[in-house]
Amino acid sequence: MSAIWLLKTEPDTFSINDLQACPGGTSGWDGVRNYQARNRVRDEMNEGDCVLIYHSSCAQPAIVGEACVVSAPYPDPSQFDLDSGGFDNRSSREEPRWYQVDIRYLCTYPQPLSLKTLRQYAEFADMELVVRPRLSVQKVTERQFQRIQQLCMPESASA
DNA sequence: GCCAACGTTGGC
DNA sequence: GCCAACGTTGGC
Repeated sequence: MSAIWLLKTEPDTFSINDLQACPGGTSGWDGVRNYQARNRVRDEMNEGDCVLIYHSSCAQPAIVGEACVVSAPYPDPSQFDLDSGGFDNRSSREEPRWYQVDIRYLCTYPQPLSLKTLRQYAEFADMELVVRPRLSVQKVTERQFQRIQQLCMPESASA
């Protein structure tokens, strides 16, 4: 049973377009530096899981598209790299502190779902994005996922 | 750039 | 282990 995640990124730093432009549309999702988010990546993510990409800290905060997890969790290499900005001197190769997965671009939504619009739907009132907006690795329920797809890809919703 | 929410650090 | 101080996130 694959899970559904929402991953936040600042488009000025790494947008869904940047992900799409990566070789094979695939990139390591590095830079998670929060323990609760880390635990989800390290302990709960699996290859094959679905991913919603969310753009934060930008003009139009929104869910903008989909990706999928294409690796098992593994230590985030940037924690060992002094020049990466993600360096953490408390980490060691033997005891890595931060983990990542590789994700692969799937699609960009024809109609991104802005945070503003999402908040107008009562059915999203208990979504983590609304309740705990700062957590960078969020869980999405199957029901929420299907509704988001309906709203973001209206012409293909007639399944 | 402001500021509320909340995560982390570190002295005790 | 408490909690004050401080740092970060992210919408607005």
